[in-house]
Amino acid sequence: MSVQERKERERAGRERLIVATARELAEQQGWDAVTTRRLAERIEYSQPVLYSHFRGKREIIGAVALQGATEMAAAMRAATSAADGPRARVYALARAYLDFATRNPAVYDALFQLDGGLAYAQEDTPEPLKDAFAALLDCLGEVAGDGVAPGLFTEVFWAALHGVATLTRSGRLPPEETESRVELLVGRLAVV
Amino acid sequence: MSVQERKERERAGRERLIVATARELAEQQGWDAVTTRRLAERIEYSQPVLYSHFRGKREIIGAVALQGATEMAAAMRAATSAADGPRARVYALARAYLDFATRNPAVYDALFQLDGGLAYAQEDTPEPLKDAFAALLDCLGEVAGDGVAPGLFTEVFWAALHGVATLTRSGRLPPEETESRVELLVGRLAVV
DNA sequence: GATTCGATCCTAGCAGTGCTAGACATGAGA
DNA sequence: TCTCATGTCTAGCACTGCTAGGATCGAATC
Repeated sequence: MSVQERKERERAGRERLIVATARELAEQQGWDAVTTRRLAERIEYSQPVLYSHFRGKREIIGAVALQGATEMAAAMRAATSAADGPRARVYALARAYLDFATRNPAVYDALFQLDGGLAYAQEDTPEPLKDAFAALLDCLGEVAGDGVAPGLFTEVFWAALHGVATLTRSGRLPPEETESRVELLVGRLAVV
Repeated sequence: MSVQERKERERAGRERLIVATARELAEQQGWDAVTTRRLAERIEYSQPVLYSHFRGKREIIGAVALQGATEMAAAMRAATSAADGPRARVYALARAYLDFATRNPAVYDALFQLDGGLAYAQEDTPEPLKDAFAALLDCLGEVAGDGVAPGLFTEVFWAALHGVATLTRSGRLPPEETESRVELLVGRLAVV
């Protein structure tokens, strides 16, 4: 059985290599540059090997998205746990969110702009995505205010952050005033 | 000179046809289906004709975006002018915005998601885009509150609407509660 | 140790994409 | 009527995601 186990290990390792390489290439040159040929060349295998791991390019994007969701959730939890009081936590959360989007634009795209074939906001939503939303919810639920469902409040706050992140990165909002926007957003939306 | 004038008229007409056809095709089957071949076939000309009007597909997307910006600005102005009081106007604006995004998803994408080669938030920003932002500003400037720059407030409110619009349409937010989200957004952000 | 045979991988190719060079026709002005 | 510029099309380039089918390699059997 050890032969088969070794093969499975190698296979799993190659799959990680594919995801890591796709992510790296996407961060370096954008998702448009992530073609199956270039990706295959970088991992030093032929194109069809990719298809023995993933159904297609979409699933590769999805795999990067799941990896990113886990990291993003961790980043947000780390940021909020280091802050004192609900308001400070919300600030830390918002900054961590936008910071992650700025530092990992390709991963952010895989998560929230591209089609990675993942289910969102449903029962069969993958655990990493649920956990990332939970990280938002844990912090934002504190400041939803009376009579407002924490889930709904989280969705709205998240949507606002997402809007700021995407419009800024696509050059539709000048990046200089991001800090002021966050202050306005937190100041008005959060109830302390 | 009348011959030349006639030719220019015909040329302008054909350009309108290209833009209208691209928009129609995009609304029917999505922007991925708008290929230069299909577009050329629909307007009953060969592909290179497209390139005598536009530098490439990107510019065609940009042309659709400009057309859409004009319509969107008009829709928002019509909605706000029919409402009484600042708060009612903001509600009407938000609903008109999301309504436009829902009814014209391809145009909305051309405006705010795809790259149409247009300059945003700059001096050389095309007039229709400036006007659409002005339509937002005219309404939202009323409820920015003391000490908050109307421009900044408008950007933040716009970003929130954009987030709700895009996350909902890509299936990342359940569409049922859009109305509650708008109420929360207006209730907390607008100062009356 | 030789031989089968299945898993694994690669070469080559399909139908499609955006875009363009160069041949061709058409019609306005001399 | 002839010339020639303008406008249009055919054909092709280099690329895309994806796949069929042949070659190869190594594990298990005799």
